[in-house]
Amino acid sequence: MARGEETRKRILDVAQDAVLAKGFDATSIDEIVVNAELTKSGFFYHFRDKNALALALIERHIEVEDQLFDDLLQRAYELTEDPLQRALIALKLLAELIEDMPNGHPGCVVATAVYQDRLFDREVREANRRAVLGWRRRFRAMFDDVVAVYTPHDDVDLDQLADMVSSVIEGGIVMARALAEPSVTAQQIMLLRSYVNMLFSPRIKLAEK
Amino acid sequence: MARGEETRKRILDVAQDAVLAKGFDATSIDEIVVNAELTKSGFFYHFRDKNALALALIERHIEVEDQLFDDLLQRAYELTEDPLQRALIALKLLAELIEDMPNGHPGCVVATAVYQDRLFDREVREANRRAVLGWRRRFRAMFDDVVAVYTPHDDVDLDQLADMVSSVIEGGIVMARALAEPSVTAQQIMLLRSYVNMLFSPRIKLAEK
DNA sequence: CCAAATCCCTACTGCGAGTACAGTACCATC
DNA sequence: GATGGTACTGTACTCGCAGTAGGGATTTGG
Repeated sequence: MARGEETRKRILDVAQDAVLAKGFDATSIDEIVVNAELTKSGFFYHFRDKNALALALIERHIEVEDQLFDDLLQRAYELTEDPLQRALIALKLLAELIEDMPNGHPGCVVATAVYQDRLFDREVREANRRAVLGWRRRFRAMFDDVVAVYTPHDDVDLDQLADMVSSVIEGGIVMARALAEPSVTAQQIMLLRSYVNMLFSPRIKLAEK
Repeated sequence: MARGEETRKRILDVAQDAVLAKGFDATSIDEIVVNAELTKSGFFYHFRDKNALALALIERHIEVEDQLFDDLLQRAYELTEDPLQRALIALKLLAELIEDMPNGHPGCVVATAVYQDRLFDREVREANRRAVLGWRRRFRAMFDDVVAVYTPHDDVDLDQLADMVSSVIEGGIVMARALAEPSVTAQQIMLLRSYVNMLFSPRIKLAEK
């Protein structure tokens, strides 16, 4: 790794720790440069402004998260051949993953950006949008596989269902933080799993109302 | 209304408009006092600091939102006697309510506070927590009525299910903003409605897998 | 009429983002 | 071994915003 590349990474690492612990606003550049052991000028050499730092953090975070999702789906695929079971396993794994995070999920960066519109510019919002669309695509594919074999018992749009995974995660994070009960997020995911199960699991027929 | 009371309300009104439009951080006190037609000293006479303003805004917002939920549940109760139908109608009304909001839900204040921990102190977080617990209690009561008549087809915790309403709303708002697709929130609520329906609607029995 | 309550006015501190710009250390290339 | 690019350091600013300090004015209720 080139010298500059290394410093840039050091800045991002230091910044990420601080941001996850205290929020983006609360993290000052002065503080970052102290911990990253360089000067303010050095910081601005690498990042045009705080926006550029946010963008880099988000992009890096999205990459990591995408990899995480991929691994998770990959594992679910290895564990069974049944597409519904794969989906259910994936959701279970997801819940466990989030459950295991020490003080709850560190707070999805996407949501952080969403709720601080002023701070971030078009580029950041675009990166955000792409990330969410990526999740949609991923989970949509998972559900596509399911409907190829199982008939849903309700007329749901698969894109919307795929979005529900992200939606429940994001909402679960907000709830967990608001309630100061870290386990809430995983619980909510398990409820979504219950829905998916109920939606696709075969049964004889509905009773008349 | 006393004179001071009136000024205080004027400040809150002006601040609320600005905050919903641009976010809390982006709204400066200088700007508020100009639009509210008073001086900085006048502002600080009414609010100790910006935190106190946030607290007042949140408390007022929670009151309005609680009233909204009450009205909504009240209407659902008037429309039918069946507790499941009441729940389904309530969720449908909720989706419509959010759908009708011009540029999507103005962004739930609770979530805003959650994602800017630095800014807000213990009091604000406590108010937040109380609000969320209030929603839980409300929707929990709704589902309690349902299980008194209908047997759920999956072993779900009713508090968690009640939380799912809030969770899906909050997550839906995040998704709507991230995707710049305001309709997403209402769609997600309708998916939750589909789950509730599927969870409680009577049917003959599940087929064996 | 008097004393709170409700402001106004001016001036100031302190912090953080960002700018300007000159100078430096190191490394590769010709 | 001179040249030039990359990656910084150091100093010294500006500007916007939160919050403070303190005196003065006005309005209102008892």
